[in-house]
Amino acid sequence: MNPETRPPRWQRRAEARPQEVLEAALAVFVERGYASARLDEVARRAGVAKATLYLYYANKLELFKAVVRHALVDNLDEVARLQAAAGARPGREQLTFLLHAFMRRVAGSPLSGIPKLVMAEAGNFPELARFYHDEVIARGRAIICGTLARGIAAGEFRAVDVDYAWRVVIGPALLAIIWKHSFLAFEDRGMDFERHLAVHLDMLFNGLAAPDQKGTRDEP
Amino acid sequence: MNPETRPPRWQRRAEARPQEVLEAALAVFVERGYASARLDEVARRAGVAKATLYLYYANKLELFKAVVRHALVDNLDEVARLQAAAGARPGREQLTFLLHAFMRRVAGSPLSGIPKLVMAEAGNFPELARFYHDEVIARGRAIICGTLARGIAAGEFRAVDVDYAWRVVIGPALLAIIWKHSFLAFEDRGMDFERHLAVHLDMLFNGLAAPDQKGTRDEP
Amino acid sequence: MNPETRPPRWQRRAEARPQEVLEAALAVFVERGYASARLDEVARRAGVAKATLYLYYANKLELFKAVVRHALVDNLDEVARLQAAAGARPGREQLTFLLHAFMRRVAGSPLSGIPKLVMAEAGNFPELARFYHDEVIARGRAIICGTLARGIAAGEFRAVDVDYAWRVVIGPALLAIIWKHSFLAFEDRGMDFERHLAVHLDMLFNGLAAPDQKGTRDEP
Amino acid sequence: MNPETRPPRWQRRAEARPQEVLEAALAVFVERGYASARLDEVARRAGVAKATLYLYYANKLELFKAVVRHALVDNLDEVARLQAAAGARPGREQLTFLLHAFMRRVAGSPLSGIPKLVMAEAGNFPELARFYHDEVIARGRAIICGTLARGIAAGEFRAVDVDYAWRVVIGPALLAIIWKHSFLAFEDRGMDFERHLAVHLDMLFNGLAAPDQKGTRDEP
DNA sequence: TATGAATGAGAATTCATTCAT
DNA sequence: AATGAATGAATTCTCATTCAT
Repeated sequence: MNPETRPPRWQRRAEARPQEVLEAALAVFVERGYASARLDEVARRAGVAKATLYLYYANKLELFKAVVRHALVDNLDEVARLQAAAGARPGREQLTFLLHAFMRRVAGSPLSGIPKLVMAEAGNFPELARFYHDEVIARGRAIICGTLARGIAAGEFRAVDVDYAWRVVIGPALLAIIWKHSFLAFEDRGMDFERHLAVHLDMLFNGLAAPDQKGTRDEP
Repeated sequence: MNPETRPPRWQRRAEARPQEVLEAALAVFVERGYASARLDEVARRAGVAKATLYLYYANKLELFKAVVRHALVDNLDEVARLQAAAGARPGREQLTFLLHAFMRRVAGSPLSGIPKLVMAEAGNFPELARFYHDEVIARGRAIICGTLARGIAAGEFRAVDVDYAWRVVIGPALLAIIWKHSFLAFEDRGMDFERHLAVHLDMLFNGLAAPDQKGTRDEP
Repeated sequence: MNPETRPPRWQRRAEARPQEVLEAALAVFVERGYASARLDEVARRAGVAKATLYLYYANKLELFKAVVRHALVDNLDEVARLQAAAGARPGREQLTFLLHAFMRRVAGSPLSGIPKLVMAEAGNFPELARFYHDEVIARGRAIICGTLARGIAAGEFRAVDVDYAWRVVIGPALLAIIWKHSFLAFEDRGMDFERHLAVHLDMLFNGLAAPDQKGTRDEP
Repeated sequence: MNPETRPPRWQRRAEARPQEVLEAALAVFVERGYASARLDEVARRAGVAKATLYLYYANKLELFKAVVRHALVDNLDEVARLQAAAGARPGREQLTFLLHAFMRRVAGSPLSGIPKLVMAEAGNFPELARFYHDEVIARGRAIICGTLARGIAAGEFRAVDVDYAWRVVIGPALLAIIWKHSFLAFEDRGMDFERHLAVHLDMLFNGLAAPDQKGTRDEP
């Protein structure tokens, strides 16, 4: 009866809403995949009614695109930051720095949802995949390849085939992202990102072979 | 009128059916993703009625499990058996054998869709993810870890932390699968799986660091 | 900053608003029908916010009623004008005049929307239909019947059954209204209202039968 | 518990179903209008589940088209066939036959709801209106125009402008349909379709003008 | 008075699953 | 064993209506 006791049914939050919706949607899309993501749940997590989503995004696909676009910006920013930071260091130190940064700022943050999402949905959304490939992957690749090339030039690294080596370098780090979003919950012992990175770096630089085994090449 | 002259509308092929269904289902699941895969289409491709699927598999999830089991578990077991039978020397030879087998039998075949698929749908179907984790990942992990452990015991490999090293070993190979299904179409120069594996193995065993740089650890 | 220099975002036009809303609503109801008419569109065409409609009309149904009531007045006025003008003329000239006036002032004007709307929605709104029947149709019918009766009395018209003939007289003219609002857009050659009326009048007075065929009655 | 006491959840009625659905749908569409018609109710009246409708018709619009096609196109074809088979003399006899058939088979049957319905929804569903125009109106028009043309050629009819005369011919018959669905309930004396048709035919052939008035043309 | 923002109550449509044959 | 037919339980999207400003 007393209107004071009844909380308002909703608040006007026109500026904040779209942002909140995007964040909720990112989480749901990452967890569920595009097809299985329920707009009901997006709305619930964003704290709005389902119909409210349609005030800002025309339909599920548009919402999805907006999520990716928005999150891509963050990924791009991160890449740019890595690029700048990578600048002037020599090969090994620089590569260590890059992988550290990637693990901490991408794999270990909500940003990791985007690579996972794009990888998962690339087959269904080629346009999205192309954009991600051209804008994010190409830049990341350039950074890694540049670092490798400089390291080789400086005599720090062996003369590997850079065009393929870059995927070997980033592979275990991307696997960490996939693990985080897919299977971590089922691991008995969890997974320590720091430890994973340490082992990765050690093996990356020093190889698996015992010292006296080095030099036995696998290629003719 | 005469039932003898009229060919039967369907053949009894109880033995062949499940196999055909599994193949159709694999294709559809890989193309569409689990959630978007239509049993209608699986049935159509298998050349049976939708209801017939239920004679062999209790529901969609069970069908998916059967697909995975058929496609990967059997393969993994086979790989383990082959590896044992090959009489390869522990360590480098075994690991090379293993990764070759993986790249040829999984990454380079239609089966490669399965890991990508599971990764994409894991958040949505924990039961599915758990099944995959327990049945496929656990076995693959056991095989790799065993190989690593034997290599270390034999003095061929350095004493890395096997519990983490196994992901570093398989990471680049899994990345090849992801690339194949997500971004390969957008690469200018394509991607040669053989070359990828060669570089991977070289780096895996010998490390990136130039020989005179070895021993410089990244961790204190 | 100075509120004086900033023009108000909206004008207070309390008197004009309802009128504008009614006109917009009429157009939308005629185009879409009651059920499919969107209040969003009514508001847009009226240049107000959707919520503003509720300041004047309690809900969609009340708005609809108001539209019809308001537009009926114009229809009634028109009928009254026809009635007065029809006054003293003999049958044929008078009927020609009436149909001319109807085609020009109703069929050929926005007023035509109301008959179309009422015909379309009569089944769903019996109250509306009754009102229209009693107030508009009954008067129009009286005018036509009176004209026919006078024409017969004057020996200009044959002694047709006036109670049925009036619908035959007005039928083609109403069909023109229906055509205008329903199918005209799909006619290759369009439809010339003047020509339609001319043919109508010719056939109405002179009949279709060739002169030497006249007298062959269709009724025993 | 006793399976005998539990009635089967449904029957297989593959041949009868579509027909039953069409009849239920016709009734609902006519009563409610296209937009307000609920597929729920169509299903309920047809005695099937809502999803069953989609076994036979892809969506609401297709169901509606099927209703119209079934209800009218078949009838028109029948009319045309009857007309041809009747071996009536060109001109008056044929046209009389035609209008009789229309009044009996369309205006006097549940089919009469369709023209009224299409007219009401034409603005909202241009595709629907175009379909109706092309499939129904065009055929009806062709039949009438052909009959008129043959009558003129045979010297039974005056040389009217057939492109406009056809609407004058059918106008009063269509008005009967509209009356039936809109205002008949409010007429004191009801409306006798037979009488309406008789007066219509009489006026159509012989005109309203008294015999000695004939020849006074309304057009220069 | 006017409105942008928000929502609840549906509606059409889809699809894994089940039934009767 | 096999299937065509049927359905119930979602899920996306719409829109008249209401609220807070």
